[in-house]
Parts: sequence; structure tokens; C-alpha cells
Amino acid sequence: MDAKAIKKSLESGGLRCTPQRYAVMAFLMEHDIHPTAAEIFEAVNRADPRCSRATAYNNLRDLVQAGLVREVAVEGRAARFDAKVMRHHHFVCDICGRVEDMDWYDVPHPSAESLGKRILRQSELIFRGLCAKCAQWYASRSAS
Amino acid sequence: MDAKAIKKSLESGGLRCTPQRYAVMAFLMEHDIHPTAAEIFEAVNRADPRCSRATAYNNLRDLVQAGLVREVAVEGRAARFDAKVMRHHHFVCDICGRVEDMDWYDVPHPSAESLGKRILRQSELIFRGLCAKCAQWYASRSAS
DNA sequence: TGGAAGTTTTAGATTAAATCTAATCTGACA
DNA sequence: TGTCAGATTAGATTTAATCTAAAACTTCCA
Ligand SMILES: [Mn+2]
Ligand SMILES: [Mn+2]
Ligand SMILES: [Zn+2]
Ligand SMILES: [Zn+2]
Repeated sequence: MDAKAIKKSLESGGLRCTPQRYAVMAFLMEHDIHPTAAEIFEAVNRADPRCSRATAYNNLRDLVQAGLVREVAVEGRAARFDAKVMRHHHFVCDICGRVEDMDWYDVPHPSAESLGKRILRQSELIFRGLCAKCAQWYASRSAS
Repeated sequence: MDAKAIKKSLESGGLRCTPQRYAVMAFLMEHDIHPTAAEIFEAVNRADPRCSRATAYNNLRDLVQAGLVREVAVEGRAARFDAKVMRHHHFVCDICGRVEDMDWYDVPHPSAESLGKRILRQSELIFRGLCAKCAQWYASRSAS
């Protein structure tokens, strides 16, 4: 992963590049697993423990505000995060809860009538069903 | 709201119609505000306090499992609930966070290639932007 | 009726996620 | 070098959700 690129993206968001902030951003850019704040906190401290819980949460909040990271809307206790690299949709597994990236494609807008006076900024598509792993497991299970 | 209909829908989900369960389901069917569990708990106890916190949560869990209620996936601390009356999409306001219902329409599926071995059950569309109220407020504010 | 077996509710304790607090540290810049 | 806004920190606090074990209902058959 290109350290310069991460540094640049932080600065483009008006954020200083601190070791803790860098570690959080780098972890998110290197993984597409949509980790929770607790997972990020643990991961960035595993190698070298210099990031407190409060800082992990503060930095995630700042990164989301700066538009560099998004909070993925899925049900469940803990929020999940995602570096905004390319536009994409999400697939959530009914069984294991895993959140996977899906190729992005344009979604038809709601009708002007249904939209009313609302101002549309973004449409997000969430697919649900069985991930490849769970689909296989489920099929083999039903066969027995 | 038709008490018979509520009772029937509970029974269709294999759930006994208890006063507490009925109150939770009725509240959800009578409101499209996507309340949190805490709001539901408070509301059903306002008139006549007979439902404990644990029961409110238990019943919401049972109703979701029975497919009569869905948990709406939005960011934020507390889960929000929605009686499954008709298919619809959701609009989430960037400013006030309100979750509003939007007319349902069919969403194009992902390509077979992108779907891979996954099994698709449902596609959910979430719009984001400004609700009518906040759009108006925002416009008048910028004008000044 | 009576009473066993299953289901539901309950108050309060517990856990988990996120935020707050107030003290301390850091580093860019004058 | 000194300043100071911004960043970090440990630990306390708040909030949402779940757990526990006892009590209260239902059901259903003797
Ligand atoms: Mn993603
Ligand atoms: Mn709805
Ligand atoms: Zn899965
Ligand atoms: Zn609004």
C-alpha cells in the first residue's frame, strides 16, 4: 500500500497525518472486510500498541466527516467501516453476516413525484441472501 | 387500526397474541416513523404500563424472526423497526436523521458474473439527502 | 375442576458499544 | 526556543441490548 497516497488522502481531507490516524486509514484501505471500530482498534495495536480506544473512535469519526471513510449501514450492534476507494454496493449474508463488496452500477432514481421536495444526494443498494460460502454449506446440508 | 388484523398477523407468524405483543405490533402498524426499541417501549407503556423492557425487546426479536417486522439498516446507535406492511424503500435525511418510506420499485439485479455463487434473496435501496423539511430550512438559510 | 408442561413476562443485573472528561503530549511555525 | 491549536490518552460514564431466574400465565388432557 502506498504510504504517500494515504498521507495525501488524509491531507486532502484537511486532517493531519499522525501515526494513529495513518494506521487507522491504512488498515481500512488494505482490507475490504468492513471491520468494526473494535476490530480496527485491535488490529492497529496488534503490531505496535500506540493507539488508544478513544483515538481510534475519534479518528474514525474524523475520517467519516472528511468523507474519506464511510460507515456502512447494516443491522447489528457495532458500526462497520469502509474506506471510500471506489463506488460499490454491498451484499450482506443472512447466515454469517459477512459484508461483501459488489460491483457498482447506476440505480434508477425514484420518480419526481415520489421524491417530492426532498433532495437526493445518493442511492445505496444493499443485497441480502447467502454468501458463496454459506450457499455451498446450505446446499450440502439440505442434500443430506 | 383493525384489531382483528393485528391478531391474525401475529397468529400467521406462529405467535400467541398477548397484550404486550399486541401493543408492540399495533404501535408499529400505526406508525411509519421507524421507532427505536426504546421509543416503542416508552410508547406502549405511556397509556397503560404493562410491558417491561425485556418483553419489548423479546417481542421485537420474535416479530422480526417471524417475518412480521423488519429491522431497518441505518447508521446510528439504536436499531429501528418497521412493520412489514407493503414493500418500500427508505430515505434517510443527512441532517435530522429521519427515516421516511419511499414508493417501492424493482431494482435491477447485479450481473450473474458479479453475483458469483451467492444467492440473492432481496435488494434494498436506501436514499440519502435532505428530507422536505430540512431541504426547505437549508434553502432559506443559504439565501440569508 | 386440577395440575403438569410449556410459554411469556418481569425486575434488575450484566455486557457491549460508544462517548465523554480533563489532563497531557506533539509538532508546525513565529 | 516558546507558543498553542490540534491530537492523544486512561479511565469514567452513558446508552443499547441482552441475560437471569423467578413468577405468572395458557393449554390441554385426566
Ligand atoms: Mn465496501
Ligand atoms: Mn419503512
Ligand atoms: Zn455467509
Ligand atoms: Zn431532515
